[in-house]
Amino acid sequence: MKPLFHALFQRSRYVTKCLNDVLKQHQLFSAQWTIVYCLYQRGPMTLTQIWKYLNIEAPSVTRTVTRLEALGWIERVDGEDKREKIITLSAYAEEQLPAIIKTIVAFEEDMIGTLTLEEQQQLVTLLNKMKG
Amino acid sequence: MKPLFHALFQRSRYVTKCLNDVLKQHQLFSAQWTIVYCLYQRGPMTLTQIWKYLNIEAPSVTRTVTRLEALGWIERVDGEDKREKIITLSAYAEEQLPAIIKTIVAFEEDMIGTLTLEEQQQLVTLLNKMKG
DNA sequence: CCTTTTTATTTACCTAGCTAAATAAATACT
DNA sequence: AGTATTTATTTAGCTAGGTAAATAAAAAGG
Repeated sequence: MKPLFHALFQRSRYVTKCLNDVLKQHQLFSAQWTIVYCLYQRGPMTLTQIWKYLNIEAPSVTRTVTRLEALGWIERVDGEDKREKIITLSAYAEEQLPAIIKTIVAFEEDMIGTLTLEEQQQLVTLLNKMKG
Repeated sequence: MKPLFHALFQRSRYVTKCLNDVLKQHQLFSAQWTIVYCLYQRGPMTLTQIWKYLNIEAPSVTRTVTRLEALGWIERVDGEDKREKIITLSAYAEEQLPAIIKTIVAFEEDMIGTLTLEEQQQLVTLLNKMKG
């Protein structure tokens, strides 16, 4: 196993671990936050739009959305096409969001470590240069 | 959420997905392979040595090792210190390994895409420059 | 020597990916 | 119009990461 893959997996695990840690104060888990933020940025979306955008399989999104609904962060509304459900942020979510974003910004600052802006861009470029 | 983190998570998910796909022909999952390869490179190890080396929490390793044992890839032996269990590859594993390594080498070649050797090293360097 | 503390492993339970298959509504075909 | 196919979502069940707490053996301290 090349060091590259080891480093990639390890880094990803470590970052989600830390992310979960800071999100604890807002009673959120990383995957839940990803969806909440997605809805915040792009407005109401169907489940399919979410999983295609986030590049996660549909059943994973269904489960997390179900939890977010139970916790009062989002609402499911039937679409005009009655197959699809439109998912929207709740008033509660909108209210909490500024504080959470503040937490996330600080977290990212911290996590980026000593990487310069240029290096960050380079890292993204290199990651995207892999196959897929 | 900065693009960097999005790219990191997505890439990590994608690579494990593909890895699981190619490992299917050897009846292995990615996490199982990680442990088998670790034992192949470093010889028999205790559970603690494994999780400290791989930077994964002990219970995760315990579970995967239990599965590997059930599937006949490894064996658990009591250590001199009777708290610790020493984990060794089975004859079956040793026999299968060359073919699997061949698969993995091809997989990595493919996955690296158009990254030059220098870029690969740079990628590792940048990943390790993040906090932690 | 006996009690306390540390250390190695495991158990129980949570979130979070995945695939395969079920369901239900919309669309296409004849 | 009636059947077949596609599409959106969900359900069931797998691997795999995590934490918190239980267990059992070893080491340390009085």
